Amino acid sequence: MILRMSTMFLRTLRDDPVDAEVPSHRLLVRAGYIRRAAPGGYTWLPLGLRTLNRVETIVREEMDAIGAQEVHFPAMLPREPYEITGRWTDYGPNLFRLQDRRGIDFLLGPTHEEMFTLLVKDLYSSYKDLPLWLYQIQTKFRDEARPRAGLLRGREFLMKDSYSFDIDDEGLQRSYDAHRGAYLRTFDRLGLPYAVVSAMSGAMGGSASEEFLFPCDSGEDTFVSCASCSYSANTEAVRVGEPAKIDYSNLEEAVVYDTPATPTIATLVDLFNTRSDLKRADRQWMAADTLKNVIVNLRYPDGRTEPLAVGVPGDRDVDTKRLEAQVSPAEIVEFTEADFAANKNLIKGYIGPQSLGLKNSSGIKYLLDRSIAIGSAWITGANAPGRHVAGLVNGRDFSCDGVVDAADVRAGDSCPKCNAKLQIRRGIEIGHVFQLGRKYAEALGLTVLDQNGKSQVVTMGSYGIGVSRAVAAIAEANHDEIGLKWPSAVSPTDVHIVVAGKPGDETSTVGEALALALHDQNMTVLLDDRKGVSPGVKFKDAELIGTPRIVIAGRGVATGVVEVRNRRAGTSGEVAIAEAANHIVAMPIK
RNA sequence: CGGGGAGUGGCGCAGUUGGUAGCGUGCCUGGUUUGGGACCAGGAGGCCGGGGGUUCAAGUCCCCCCUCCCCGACCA
Repeated sequence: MILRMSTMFLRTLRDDPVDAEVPSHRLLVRAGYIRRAAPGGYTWLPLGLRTLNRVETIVREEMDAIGAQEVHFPAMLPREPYEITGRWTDYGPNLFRLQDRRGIDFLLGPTHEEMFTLLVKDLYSSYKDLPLWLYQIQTKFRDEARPRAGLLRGREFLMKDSYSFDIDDEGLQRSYDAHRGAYLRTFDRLGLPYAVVSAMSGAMGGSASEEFLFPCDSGEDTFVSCASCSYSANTEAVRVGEPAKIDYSNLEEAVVYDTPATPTIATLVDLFNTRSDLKRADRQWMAADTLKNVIVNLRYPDGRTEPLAVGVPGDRDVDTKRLEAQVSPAEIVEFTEADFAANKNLIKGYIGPQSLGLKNSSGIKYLLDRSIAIGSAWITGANAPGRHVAGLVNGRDFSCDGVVDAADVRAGDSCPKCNAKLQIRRGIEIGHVFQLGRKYAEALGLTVLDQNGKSQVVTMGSYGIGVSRAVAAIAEANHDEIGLKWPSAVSPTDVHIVVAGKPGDETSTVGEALALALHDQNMTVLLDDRKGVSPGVKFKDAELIGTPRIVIAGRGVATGVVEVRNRRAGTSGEVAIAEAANHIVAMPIK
């Protein structure tokens, strides 16, 4: 295949598009790979589509290699199956809904668990047919609140989703492991660095779940990893151990103090460290000695809201995502001034646990962060303006309606596995594997007969790779200031030949001949045969487009050589024209 | 969902107290150039994001909406 720049549908941009911030977005637009067509939707131009197809092919090959079978569903789906599993409402505003001419509801598929489940139910009914692994590569639709960063978060995107069907938990584990292995191989071939982290299954339901994150500052997910053991997890999935109970039999009674003008933790700690009747003999008071009680609203998919109180150590904030993962499908929304005004029991800045809880005066459900030990003593609000209480003991003076992992996770926190210090990084989710279990099969009635002729609910796994997002992630991982530098496996073409001589001179002949020779050796060639375009422009474009091998037929032709560059390594050298094709084919490219 | 910024030829931008919509780049024609985004001359290309309003007159002033970018989503 020889692609000629003289006729190709391509226009590179000299300037950065102003609305593109992250490098992948900026460069993919500038180099002529994609164009924005709609909010959160992009058109793939010839160069971009070639890279997308190569990524897709690698994903497909690895899925086929483990024995998964490809199918293809419509993107426009009926309401009923999603109604049965509850996701018609659970997905909330993120779901694109539409109606046909008769007013019948449809949706644009955000993911296809229901449809795969029903398809298998339709055709299979025996344990002998399992395990079964099906997948598709398809456009997905999610009405994101805030599409951003080009391909990284769109409302329409290409995804590979696969589903496993097994008769028992051991089978599910095998299916899960097979997919996990395929994902490792896929991302290795794509040239994408990744971290595999424990994740929350969230709205999907189910148990074991891991995410493949591409570590990157512009990523939207935050994850921890342990320096000394293998533990790594999305921060929202970090589960700390239950702290040991503390013996409080020798502790003093709690005392209420007047603490005027201390509506924040900082002012409160300050006051306790300056007033002689409050000072500690052994050390300064710290924010971690206080218990801060945060009120949020839970909003359920049906629109109903209710307040929730969460107690966390005063030096920590409530991590909304982490909390949300545990109250799903409810969302966390702000508890506003108006809400405070409507709840006279809550004295903002001085809320204490004695009034919180379903059985107490506020009637608000009260959850304590898991780190707060039974028997630990706290400085906290006394439910009166300008008053706090000290020495208030969990389990003696107050109780809660349950524990939750709500406090933010920080670098330096202890690893739940080995107690070493945790590091924090950000990443882009490029893959996700889940053990769904029987939630969907049960809801939709997918059963098969076992060896004993008894009906068994099938257990499922679900596995996704963001194909279009992977293109952006690869661009994030492989670029410099002047352009892209694709790994060989996903570059739009294998080699880019620049004809850099005067029109009609020998450079053109040499470039053409070399293109043919490389084509004969099964390489795809991008040939810059544009007339009347100066060499400088062609060099800039070649570097921007970023194929790993760049060949220049220019002034060296007069002495029988071409210049061969390795865009990834940044190296270049001269090669005799006669040897050029073989040399280029044999070039080691990472 | 909240806050901030911004929408003017493909891309990047200017547009003063309201008075014929401009520059660079890209594109077309001709000529000169040809190893790091060349030069000269001549051209084409605009619902000034959309809709209302004020005015003799609106890119400019007022209101509503849409879109894009960034930040936030909690202070007890």
